Amino acid sequence: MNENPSPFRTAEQREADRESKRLAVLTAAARMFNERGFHATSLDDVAASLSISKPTIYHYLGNKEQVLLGCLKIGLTELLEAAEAARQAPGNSADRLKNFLAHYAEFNLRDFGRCVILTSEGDMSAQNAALFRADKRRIHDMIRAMIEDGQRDGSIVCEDANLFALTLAGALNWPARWFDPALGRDASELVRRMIDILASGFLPRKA
Amino acid sequence: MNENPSPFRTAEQREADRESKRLAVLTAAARMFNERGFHATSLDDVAASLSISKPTIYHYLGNKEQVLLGCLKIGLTELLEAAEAARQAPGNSADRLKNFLAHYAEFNLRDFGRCVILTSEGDMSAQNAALFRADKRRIHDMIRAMIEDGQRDGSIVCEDANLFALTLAGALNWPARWFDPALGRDASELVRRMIDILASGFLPRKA
DNA sequence: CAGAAACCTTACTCACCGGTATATTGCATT
DNA sequence: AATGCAATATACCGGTGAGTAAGGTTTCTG
Repeated sequence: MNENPSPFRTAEQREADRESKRLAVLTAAARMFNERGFHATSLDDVAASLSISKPTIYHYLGNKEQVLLGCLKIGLTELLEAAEAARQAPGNSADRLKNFLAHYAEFNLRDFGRCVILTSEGDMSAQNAALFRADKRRIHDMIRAMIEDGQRDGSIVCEDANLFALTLAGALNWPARWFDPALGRDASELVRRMIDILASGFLPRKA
Repeated sequence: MNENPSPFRTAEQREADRESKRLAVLTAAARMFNERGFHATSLDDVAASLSISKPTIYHYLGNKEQVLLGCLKIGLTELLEAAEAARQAPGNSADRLKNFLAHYAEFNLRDFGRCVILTSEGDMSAQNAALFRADKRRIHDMIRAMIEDGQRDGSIVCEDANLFALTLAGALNWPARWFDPALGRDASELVRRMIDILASGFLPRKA
């Protein structure tokens, strides 16, 4: 709204500028990685989709792996923060879990979330794979902790919280493979219904 | 047990020989595709793992895409036959579904099943992608049909059989991403417990 | 205004990989 | 024996893609 009267940008503006360009590169890259796979996507393709040249990407990000890691960082950070927040949300454990799962599953259908889901550890160095695995593990552990809370307060029934967490996450990860936002399907509606399915199972309930 | 007294092989033996070599190539390829991804696996790698040379692979299979399609063919055929068989198995619909899902999920942890799960349509020509999609669709439709049978005979409760099928398959596909048979975990035990989880949900049942 | 730093391009190198040409060996059929 | 095909290898071609070198232009800083 308020126009900047001077054509000269401040240091902060320049920094923000740079950051927004970096983010644009990462977003474009994440989309193409998700669409065609990491190995099948060349940085020339990514550059072309932004009408820039490949060395420009190298100006903002050191190499192809850094591009991938940048995408993952954004996705994992969001997920970890959401999981942190979910643990101290109101309601019983089952409600907290369901709310978090909805957030988790919806995010998995967006650019950076999808990238976290679709990337496999073989696409990066062994060191970074270990870090990636560790972050995914933290998310898994937080889901498991919510389930265990539910077992204690009686709002969740299950035998093996660990396997349960794996099963839930698997079911909610899979749409990242097939969901196409362009088809107009409503993502939040979709995940809500999937979570209800997972909550209830398919065997008849007497009650 | 009965040794062939002659060093000369019959035409059938030679044909069987050829077929077993073709299968060996496909198995080695499937393993490496699953491990490192289709694009990240070179035919030189596959050849080296069998101590043969790349042209030998071309002797048995026309090109890299044919190698992939050969793996998928084996996997999809097995899955389609299993689904066919499951529909006319004894028991109520819920039991039939659970039995099939167990078969499905276990197969997804073996070389060719995993390959079906992990392959994405972008890895092949548009034509073959359409055929691949059609076969996966047939499997999905058969799962959905089993669920609808269950809705009719009352052994399965759900609102949306289509989404339900997607959710179940997703949950049971995901282990293909992380399961490591070398870790000694028992696959059939694992899938049995996952299916129980999916059958019951996590909300408490009064009964 | 002068020099430095940031930004971005064109043009290149190098390695890898899918695919092929061609040679060799050896069994099979006539 | 002659011919031919199956099965394999070595050596090569051409394309592609990650990453770099070098330079030009704009923007900041002293």
